[in-house]
Formats: sequence, C-alpha cells, structure tokens
Amino acid sequence: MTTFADLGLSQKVLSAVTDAGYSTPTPIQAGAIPPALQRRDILGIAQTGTGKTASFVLPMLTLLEKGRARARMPRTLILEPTRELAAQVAENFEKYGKNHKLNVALLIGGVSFDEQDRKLERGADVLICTPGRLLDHCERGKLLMTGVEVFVIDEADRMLDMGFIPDIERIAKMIPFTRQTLFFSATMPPEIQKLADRFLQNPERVEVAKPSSTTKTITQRIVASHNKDYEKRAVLRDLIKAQDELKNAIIFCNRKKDVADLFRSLERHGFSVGALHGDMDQRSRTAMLQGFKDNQITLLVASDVAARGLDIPDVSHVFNFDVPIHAEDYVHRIGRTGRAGRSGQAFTLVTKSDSKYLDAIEKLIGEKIEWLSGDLSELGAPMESFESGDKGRRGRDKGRGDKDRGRDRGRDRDGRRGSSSHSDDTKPVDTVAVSQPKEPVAVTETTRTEVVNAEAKQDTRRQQNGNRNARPYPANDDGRDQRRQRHHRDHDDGPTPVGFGDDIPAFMLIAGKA
DNA sequence: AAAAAAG
Repeated sequence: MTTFADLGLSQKVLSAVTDAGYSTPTPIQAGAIPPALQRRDILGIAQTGTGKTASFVLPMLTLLEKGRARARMPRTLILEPTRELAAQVAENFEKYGKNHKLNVALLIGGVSFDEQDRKLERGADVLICTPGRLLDHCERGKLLMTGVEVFVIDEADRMLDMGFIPDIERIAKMIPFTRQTLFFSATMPPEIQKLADRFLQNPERVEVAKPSSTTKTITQRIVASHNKDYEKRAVLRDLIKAQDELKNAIIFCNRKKDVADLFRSLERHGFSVGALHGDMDQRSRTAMLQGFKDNQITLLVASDVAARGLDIPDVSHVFNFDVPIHAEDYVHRIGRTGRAGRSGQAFTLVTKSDSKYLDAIEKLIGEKIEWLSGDLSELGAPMESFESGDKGRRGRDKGRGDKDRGRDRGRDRDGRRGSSSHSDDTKPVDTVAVSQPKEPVAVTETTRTEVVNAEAKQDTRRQQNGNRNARPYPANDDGRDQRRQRHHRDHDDGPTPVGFGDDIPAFMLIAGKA
C-alpha cells in the first residue's frame, strides 16, 4: 500500500504529515503529488472532502524549500472562490509547513490592506487569494506576478458559477508562461474543459470518484412544513429538540436575509447559535466559524457560502431550512456532516412549493429520501396568522425608514419584544434541549450584532448607493451599537426605555460620513 | 426564488 513516504515529499513535510496523524494518502493525493513534485501540470478532478487541498499543499511545500521569496514577488499563487476556503488553505500551510520558514499571505476581501501589504513587502512564498482582492493589490501596483512558479486554481467549476472566470483569465495573463499550473475542479463541464486546455500544458489528469461514503454515512430525512417562515422555524425547533445526539449542526437557508432572521429567532429561543453569510463583516464571519469549530456555538445558520469545501470534521447534523434550488447544493450541504467516516444526520424542511426541487434532488442522488413522519398531504391547517394582534408595532415603526420596517416585519413574526403569548414564542427559554442554552460566549458577544448590521448594511447599500462607509447604527462609546441594547431588552420585561427607545429616527440610523 | 466576490 502506498504511504506518504513513497510519494517523494521532503522530510520536513513528511514529519509534519506524520505529526498530523496521517500515514496513507487519499487517491487524489497519491495520484497528484508525485507528478506535481516533478513540476508537471495537474488536472485534478475531485470533490472537496477527498483530501484535495493537501494534494497541492504538500508538494508545494516541498518545492518551496529551494529558493527564497523576494519583496512583492510571490513565488506561488493559489486562487480560491470564497474567503473561508482561502483561510482554510492558509491553515493547511500552517499545519503542514510547521517545519518550514515560509511567509504565507492570505489576500482576501473584507479585511484591511495593511497587514497584507506588510506580508507582501517581506516577500511571500505563498499567496492565497480570492480574485477580487488579488486584483485590487495588483492595481495598486504593489505586486509583481512575474516570479510566480506555481499557480493553483482551486474549485474551478465553482469559480465559473460565481462569474470569476474573467478575473482568473486576467490574473493568469500576469503570470509567466513557464509556471507550473495545478487546476482542480469537482466537475468538468465544457467551459471548464476549455479553460483547462488553455491554462495547462500536457497535464497529468487525476480523477477520483466522488466520495461515495458521504451519502452512505448520512441518514437523510425530509420533514413536511407549511410555507410560512414562523411555521418553518417552529418545525425546525421541534426537530432540533427531538435529536438526542445533536453535537452541533449547520442550518442552511437559501437567502442571506433568512439566515439573519433565523439566527435571531433561534438566539431568542435560547439556542447556542451563530450565523454565516457573505454580507456579514469579515471579523464576524471568521469569529462565527471559529466559534463553531471550537464547539462554543452549537448551531450555525448559514447561506451556501458554507455549503462547499468547509472542513469541519465533526458536524453531527445538517438541517436544510430551505430546499436548495440547485440539486448539487443539496449534496454539498449534507456533505458537511458524515465526514471522516463518522455518521451524520441530514434533515430537510419541505413545503408544498418545494416539490420540484425535491424531485430534482432525488433524481440527482438516485434515491427517494424518506419522510421523517407523514408527508405534505398530512399537514394540518396552517397556523393562525397573528398579524391582527400586532397593533402597537406600527406605532413603533413611525419615523423609521422603510428598510427598517421591512426588516422588522420578519422580526415581529416570531420574535416579538417583551413577553409574548403567541404560540410560536411560548416555550420558555430554559426548556431548550440543546447544550448550553446560555449566552453564546465571547465570540458572539462581539459579533452577533454584526449579523444584524450586515443585513442593514445591505439595505443601506441598496438604498444609498455611494455611501459605502455608512454605519447602519450609531455606535456607543464601547463600540457596540444601540441596536444591540435594544436587542438585550428583548430578553427581559424591564421598563420602557427612555430616550429614543425603538423610535430612533431614520436619519440617525445612517451615520455616514457627512 | 440565491449566493459568492473589490470597495
């Protein structure tokens, strides 16, 4: 049987791999590492979860042992579609490069240029980037790509979906033709094949089967729900509470707004919960993901930014709050559980209008998913709407912009302020079955408002177009914003606040640069 | 019906 020692990797790399507890390479690693070490181009066709990342990180580390980086001239470049994946690759370099003295620069958006500039100035051996930020650095003229020896394009098909191909072409033009190119994609549609043909010279093609274990180790169930968000939230809560072996879970929504709404709802119901979507500020994204990995957060509500490639080894459950519109996304989402041979549970909430998407999913995976109990035809009457019992609220909305009103509509549905007797809100917080229903630790202390803010930021962006630095809520001197204080009051029935209370005039909510 | 990525 092949071991890592047979692949031609350097001692430094081998000892780091051994320390990490690995001895046997995965098929993509066994297939890609030897030719990569011989400076061949690679066409790797592999899904995430096949050990793909190490299949380029390990040979790159070995190759980088010769030579030294010069200022502003990176020696290798890796492109990733999302910031989280880029950060994950950087972590891999830390882990397997612990015996090396390499300067690894992570160039992603949403964070300050300063530290990135400093790393570039010192001379980066490895540049790990999302396309936008890399181009931004290039345009500032602080980066010379003429020294790049190894160019990695990861998740090419996803980059195509995301419209990054023109950016990648621009970047590729800046890199010398003599480079070595490692190109990875989970699938090979014609456009990707064309791209590969243009970028690669006589590549070694390494194709590995989909990890069949993913679906085998995952128990999948579908759960019927009415279409209203508050009903879906109630179904979800019941489902979560019914799990006896829920260690942690990722809950996927189709829209960023619903991520924010569901996050707030679950938080209000006392769950240990975090959120992750692309309009959150990067600090929160990083903190939420880290808090989830560290088991400080039990539930992570996420958009499809978290669907692919994120490497969290022991997620016990995946819940699809929404049926994904694209069937492949279903496979990616549920693939966040049942990893590394563990068992996993995947539940998908299905409403009547979802049936065609469900059909597409079942067709793709080649099997019918079992209903947890009953099916759509057995749904009772929808919950009574309580819109009418919701007077008072309109008064509170007076003087606030439309954007705020729009946001609060979702909030009032199942997250009413103060004490509520609505059925959706009757469960006292302390009956929650999930671990640690307490405040979700320091991580969320600093970040949870920013989930809310991100959403408002989106609105602000949309409405104000041009005032990009607008802070959606006025900050207090401790750096928190007033919205957070209001949020706190949701949890107690204290006296009506003085000052603006909930009636902060719209113009004050937009504290832009005047 | 979406999300992601530069600011």
